[in-house]
Amino acid sequence: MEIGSRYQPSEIEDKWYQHWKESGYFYSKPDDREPFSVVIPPPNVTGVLHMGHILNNTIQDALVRKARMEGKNACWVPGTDHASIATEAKVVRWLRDEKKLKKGDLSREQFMDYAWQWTEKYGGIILHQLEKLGASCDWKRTAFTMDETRSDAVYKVFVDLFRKGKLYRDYRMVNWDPEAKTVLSNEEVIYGEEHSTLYYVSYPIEGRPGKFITIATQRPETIMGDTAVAVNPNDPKYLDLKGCHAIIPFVNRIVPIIFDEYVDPAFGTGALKVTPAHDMNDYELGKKYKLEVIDTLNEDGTLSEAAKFFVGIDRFEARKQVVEALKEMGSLIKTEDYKTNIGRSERTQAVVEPRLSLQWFVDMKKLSVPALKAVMEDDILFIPEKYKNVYRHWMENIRDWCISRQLWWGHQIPAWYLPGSDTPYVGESIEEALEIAKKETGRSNLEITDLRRDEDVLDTWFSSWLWPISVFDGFKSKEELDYYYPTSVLVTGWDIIFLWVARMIMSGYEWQHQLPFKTVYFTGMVRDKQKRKMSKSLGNSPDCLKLIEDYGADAVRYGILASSPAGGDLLFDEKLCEVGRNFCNKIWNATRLIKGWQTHEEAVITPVQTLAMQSFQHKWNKCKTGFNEDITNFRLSEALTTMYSFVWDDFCSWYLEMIKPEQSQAISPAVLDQSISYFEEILSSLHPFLPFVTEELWHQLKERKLYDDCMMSPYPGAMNFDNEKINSFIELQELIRSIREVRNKNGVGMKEALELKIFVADENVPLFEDNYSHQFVSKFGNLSSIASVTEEVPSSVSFISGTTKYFIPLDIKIDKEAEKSRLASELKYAKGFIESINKKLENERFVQNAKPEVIENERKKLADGLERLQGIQASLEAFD
RNA sequence: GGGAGUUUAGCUCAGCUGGUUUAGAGCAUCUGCCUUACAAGCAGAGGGUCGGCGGUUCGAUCCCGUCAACUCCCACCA
Repeated sequence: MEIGSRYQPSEIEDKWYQHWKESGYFYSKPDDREPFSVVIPPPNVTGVLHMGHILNNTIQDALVRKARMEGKNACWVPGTDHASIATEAKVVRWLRDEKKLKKGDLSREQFMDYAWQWTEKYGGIILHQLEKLGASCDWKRTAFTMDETRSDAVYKVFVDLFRKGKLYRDYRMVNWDPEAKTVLSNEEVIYGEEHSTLYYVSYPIEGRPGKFITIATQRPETIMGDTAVAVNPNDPKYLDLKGCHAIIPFVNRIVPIIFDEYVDPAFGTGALKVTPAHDMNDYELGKKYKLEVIDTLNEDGTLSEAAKFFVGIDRFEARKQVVEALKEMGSLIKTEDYKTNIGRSERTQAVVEPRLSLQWFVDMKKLSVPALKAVMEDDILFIPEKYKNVYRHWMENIRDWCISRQLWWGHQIPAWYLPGSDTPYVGESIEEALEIAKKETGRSNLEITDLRRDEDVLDTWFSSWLWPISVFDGFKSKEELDYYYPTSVLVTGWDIIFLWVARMIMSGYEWQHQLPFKTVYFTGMVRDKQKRKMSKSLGNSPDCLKLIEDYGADAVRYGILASSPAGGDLLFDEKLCEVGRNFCNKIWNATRLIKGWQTHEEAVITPVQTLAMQSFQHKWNKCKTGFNEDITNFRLSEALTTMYSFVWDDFCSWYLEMIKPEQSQAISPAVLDQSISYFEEILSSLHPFLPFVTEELWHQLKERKLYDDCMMSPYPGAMNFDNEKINSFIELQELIRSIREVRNKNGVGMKEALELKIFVADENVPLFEDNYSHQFVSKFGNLSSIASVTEEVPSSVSFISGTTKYFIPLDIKIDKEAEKSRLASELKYAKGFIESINKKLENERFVQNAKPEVIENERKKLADGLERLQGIQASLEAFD
């Protein structure tokens, strides 16, 4: 088949993906091979592919493909996450816009029907997008956190925790999202510095007309909920107020002035209003002094009846109005600009309210013990290691996990109550709960209809934390779990280390008594060139599908892999996709070159071809050894870069150029076969990174039987090599480079086909070792003769390569001054070099303490340096 | 307030736990080439006191201390 000079990814990608799928390569079931299992970090069912997904799925795919090629039983389980808050919000919007329905007008069952409809219609798009990227997932295993198997696991685990006493329901100060109207866990609140105003408000003192105490607050709209004013007992300003009461504006509530060390006398006025219902710290103070808790906010963030004033007005509007009113009353003393950290909901961006409410919590203390140990003792390897610290800090200060959410989309909590009671009866089914209720209450006549189910659903992460177990149906059957669990490696962003990673480790030990994965590879966050996090709102996230369309999936994979090692943030630049595309094109054209060669049995093997094959073997073995080690150590960008330069420079620029037959000449079949088998190995080694182009070229390169695919070819492993051979070849390359530089500098391009003579001041160089080297340098330097000399050659340009001096007589005027100053600077360098080594060698302590091979090497460096120095000096003298 | 990280060429980063010619790559720049695989290319070149200072060491980009700048995480003083 004729192929063009440009690689066209769009023409081949779908073809190969389909082929792989049909071949069944992606599918896995337990057998006697070594397993290599990974789970996908489940993207939101609402999600579309973004750069973060591309990053971590490319890494996973590369690891999985390599394992598969190494003969392991590779199993990559894909799936999606139901993402309760995000999805519910989308469904609500969809109902409003498309169906003209409000959530409030629907029953729970109706709403869930619609939500499933939505999920089936729009959900899981992201999984199809992953196919475009080439992800070799076992699609038959596709899981969803709300499918039957995963839901069963969730209920089982909830019941189990409850029975073990590790789950409880209680009133707590929680983070409330007034927009989603649900509680959030601490990890779902994102703090950021924001501008705010500090209002100074004076409260009258009861029974002492004209006497006031001024407090500072950011949140005047909560004044109606104040039940005390607090000052520091050591603050001289307020000593006279001991035993006094203050009067709260608007509501005229008379509240105590309490004296507590907690108050910082230096902040604001040193006096603090205490609102136990709307501030974590105030709540603690309230408990200590038995203050009344007056909740003045509704669940949607408007002021409640309890506030008595501004009822029904949104908290931020109420703030403005309260401030206006205070001003009119003359109670607003002053305002100050103020910077503070404000917590916002991760999903809705709404400012989070501290709120007292009845919720379900997991007692995390005990769960964290084995999970912390596993990571600190490297049973689970964190890459990069620095996240061990982050993890330890969180684990050691772990707080209970609030798992209930006031939403409908999710797993409804399997707890039931009797009328007028808050005592939960927990079971995997209502029947089970009923039996428990009967037993505990002693009321054997209870009916199912007496039970009322908990309205709330569970935090999405309560299903995600079971993922490595539940994707193998591990809570029901051990068959697959025993084989695939623990999984081999988890690749994910560090931003969900607490939300997901830590909790998976805890659940792994709780239910499997074992780690869920052996290694965690944390990727960085993908940022744009200006270091901004990529986000929809900034519009700085490239359209991933368009990127794949424009450059090809392999190029995008290359671009994202090449841009950063693990852990740190990576600045994504589309330019790197271009580099990747060019690389694909390079190997594409290398294939065209090889395919164009005609073989002939009689064709001679040239000395240069022999040298090429001999030296290449060692260089390739060294390269393989290097990148295999890199991949094993998760240095993927390093591995890819190593391969990139090897393929481009060593293979294309040197090897193929050396093998390439002269114009219209045939090539020996032995040479061609050898070259093709090198190329095949190169394609195999690149396959995990660039699956599509390698598969296509694998088939371009020669006729193949069905299922003889690059994807299933053995992965080239580490091999022995002879460094001496490699180095002597490099010396020849250096010499050629120097000759070309001379040509370039003196305007004697290669193009003129001008053959040059070269004289060598030393016969003991690789150049004279054998005919191969001689021919090689001749050909690549375009030389007519090579001869040795013992004296300076007049009218020539000289240079030193290695430690040997070379002369090239040139038929042009040589700029003597320029040449002299060039030599002078070389002289200076050589002298400095020698001096630095001399300093070491003259130092007795160095000679005594350094390793013998280090000293040996320094001696060689010195000898080489001196030889070069001599050459330079001779040239300089020749000028005089 | 507690903790972590970063600082190497114009840009983005390697340098894998101290010695491999007084530092490497890609991109960008410069020079010369449309040479029959590839201009998405070929052949070359220039460019760095390895953030500052001090210490350990025979020897420091690498280890320790300190200062500076930036980044992030945790906690949440109204």
